[in-house]
Amino acid sequence: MSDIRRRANPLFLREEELRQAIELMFFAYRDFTRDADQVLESYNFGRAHHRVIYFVGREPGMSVKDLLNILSITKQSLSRVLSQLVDEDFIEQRTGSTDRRQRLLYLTAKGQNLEHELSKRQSQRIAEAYRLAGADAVEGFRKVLTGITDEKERFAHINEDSQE
Amino acid sequence: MSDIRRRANPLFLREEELRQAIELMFFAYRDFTRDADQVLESYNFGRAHHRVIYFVGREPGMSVKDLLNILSITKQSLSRVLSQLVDEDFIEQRTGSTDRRQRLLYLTAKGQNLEHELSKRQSQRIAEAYRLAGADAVEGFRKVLTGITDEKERFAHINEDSQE
DNA sequence: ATTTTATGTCAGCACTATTGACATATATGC
DNA sequence: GCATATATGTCAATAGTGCTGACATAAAAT
Repeated sequence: MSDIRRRANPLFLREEELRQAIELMFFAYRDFTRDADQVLESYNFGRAHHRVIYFVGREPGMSVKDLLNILSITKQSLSRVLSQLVDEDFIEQRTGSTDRRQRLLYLTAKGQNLEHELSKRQSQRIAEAYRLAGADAVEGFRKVLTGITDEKERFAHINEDSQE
Repeated sequence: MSDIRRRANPLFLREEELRQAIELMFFAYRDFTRDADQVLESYNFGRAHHRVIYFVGREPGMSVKDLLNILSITKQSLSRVLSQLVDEDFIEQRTGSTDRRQRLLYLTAKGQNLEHELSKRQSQRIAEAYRLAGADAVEGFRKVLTGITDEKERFAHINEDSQE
């Protein structure tokens, strides 16, 4: 029955298609984050901790300011999470050498272990999805997700390489 | 420099590729939900309200149980959100005819308006990303996101029809 | 010397989610 | 009909993440 409607009415198809995309985003993201959530639980951490661990791991020596920009949250929101991670020795802060106001962030060995543990499951999930979908699909996935992302954000995770 | 590493070391490519995917998921989802968040703010609602509005709109007459299953949250979590939506006349509850224990959920006219308002922006964002990426890319996007989603969930938004 | 920036901290509030406990109405199995 | 299971609701306590506002300090920049 929906097939008939679809053939007869391209607007219906379009609506269904977009609706499906919205749901895919919801379910995929939820399941994707669930992997890491389970690991985090055992450390009494949440997603915010994960994001800090992740981004500091990707770019060791980033300043608090950089981190706030990339996370799009306020310093007060970051404060608790970062303090916990520093107190519990997952992250180390070093005073900046050129600008001594800065606290540059680094993962400790403990922090790196956690980073790997968290990434492992998510990477496996993605790798499996990539493998099943094939190379062309992967390219499409990237194109569409990039298109969904605001332009400003698109730089955040591409820039560093291009400076080398 | 990273290009050389990539060519020389397939493992590096793979890691970078997966890392990029993880970040794409993070940024795309964040920007994607930001659209609706802005609308919700003016109603003093949060994302939980959005999800309820969305799923009830997709399947009018669903039971509270169905909704809990699809959202994967507890009834206590849903309680406040649903009560607010009912109190403020966005959602109507009707006693089930076959099972009078059930409270079947429907959007009121007001609820439908909000649903459209919320979906509009997200749909536009997706439609634009689809348009830019092209049909093949869209197919790849769907394949990969479906692969990322847990199998169980893949049924959740397909199943109900098959019971009728 | 003054202003701006990077960072931190305290306090209070909101939203979403959890678990546990208990209650009510209704359906179902025996 | 009675016992049990199910669908729903509610109260209470707790956790995680985010916000704004206010205030403070050190260091850089002008």
